[in-house]
Amino acid sequence: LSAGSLALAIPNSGTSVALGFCRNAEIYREGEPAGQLYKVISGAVRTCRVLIDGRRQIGSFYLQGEIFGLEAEKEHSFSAEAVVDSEVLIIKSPTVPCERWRTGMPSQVWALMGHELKRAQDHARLLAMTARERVAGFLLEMAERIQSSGEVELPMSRQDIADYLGLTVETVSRMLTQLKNRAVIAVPTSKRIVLRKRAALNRLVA
Amino acid sequence: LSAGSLALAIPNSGTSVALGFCRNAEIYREGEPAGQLYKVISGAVRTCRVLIDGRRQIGSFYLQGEIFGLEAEKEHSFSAEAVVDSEVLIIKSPTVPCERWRTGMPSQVWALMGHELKRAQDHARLLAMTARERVAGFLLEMAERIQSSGEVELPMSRQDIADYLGLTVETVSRMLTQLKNRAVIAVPTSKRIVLRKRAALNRLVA
DNA sequence: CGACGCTTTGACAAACTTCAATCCCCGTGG
DNA sequence: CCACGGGGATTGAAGTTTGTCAAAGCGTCG
Repeated sequence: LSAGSLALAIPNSGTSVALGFCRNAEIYREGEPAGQLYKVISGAVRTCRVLIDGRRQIGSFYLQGEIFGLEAEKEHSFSAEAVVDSEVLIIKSPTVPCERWRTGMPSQVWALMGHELKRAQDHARLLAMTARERVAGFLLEMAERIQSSGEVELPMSRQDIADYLGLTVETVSRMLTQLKNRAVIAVPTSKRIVLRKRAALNRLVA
Repeated sequence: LSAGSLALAIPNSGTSVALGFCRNAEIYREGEPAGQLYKVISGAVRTCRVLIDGRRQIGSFYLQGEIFGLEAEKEHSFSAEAVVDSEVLIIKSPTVPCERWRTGMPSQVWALMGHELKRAQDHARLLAMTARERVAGFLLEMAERIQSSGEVELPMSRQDIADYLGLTVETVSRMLTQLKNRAVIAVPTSKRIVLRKRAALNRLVA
């Protein structure tokens, strides 16, 4: 069920290579032909695009163990970049989408597609809320993915979070401060967030 | 490639029934077990969920010829309702997801899943923009789906549009008025929109 | 120590929502 | 045929939220 479990089977059906990317390095670019899958071995990855006027949108974050790079179309619809220094396993699998759309799909890839769909829907749900709710939802999302019992280590910058949530850095910062002042979270260091009252967070995004 | 073309093949692999739903009637409810596909014969359908505080979110609209009801999970993550009096073809296909996740998937269903993913991603993209841009993007999206040369007949109310765009009815109305005053669109009747300067609209969402 | 990058805070401007009133379209009944 | 009524759509004024711009704080690394 978790994205991590998918990875076990897929690499065996093709060849795969591990590569290192340092912070902000580009893994692939929007518009390039798709056809491989990527697994985060360590670090974190973001998928993003920049609009003509310079605004940047982040489609999703991928943490350790998660798989990215699966596309609905033949070309990448986002660029992928390392959020911090990262190791990425590149899965050159003959079972990857574009090559075999017409011949049936292994169940893992189908499940992965389902994950991506759910991710995008949840993202849209977040973006329809207020700033406070978006930030709360983001923290819960990260906590759930890390399987964390109340503490999250965020690999990404405030700017990354802002671009993911469709807000400005300042607003993200202010909302975190608000939640901190209400004792809903604690922020020992800027990238480490302690979820003090998960119920209050859940209430915000319900 | 268009959702419409998918429908030709799928019904043949199972049984199907056409049903009529009048305006606002529920076709299925969030949380119910999924496992069928639905095709809009006439009218229009919206998928939505309501939050605890009463706010409503619309996931997507489905117009004539489009297929909905495909889910990433075993239960419907949205409710589906008729936007206006509609006819819907219910496709009870043995090839539908939940039943055969593990045995491979026909290419049409894969393509459909890809469409849903793209839809959700585009929706998220819209929701990250300003009100003016969201409304412009919405109009372009509808025009593209109808294959219209510059004129759109919107089946849904302003409230529906607002809930889709994460705005209030008033803001949607004001943005339409703005676009009208700038001669970017014309609004002969409240549900009929003429796209006068498509370039200006495209510039807004670029 | 000092410089640089990221984060936070403050003050103000712009965008969006809220609440209330009015308008408009359309169907219904007199 | 026209008056009436009702739901949706628009508009206005005021309030709240979020963005913008500028400055200050904090941490890290040379």
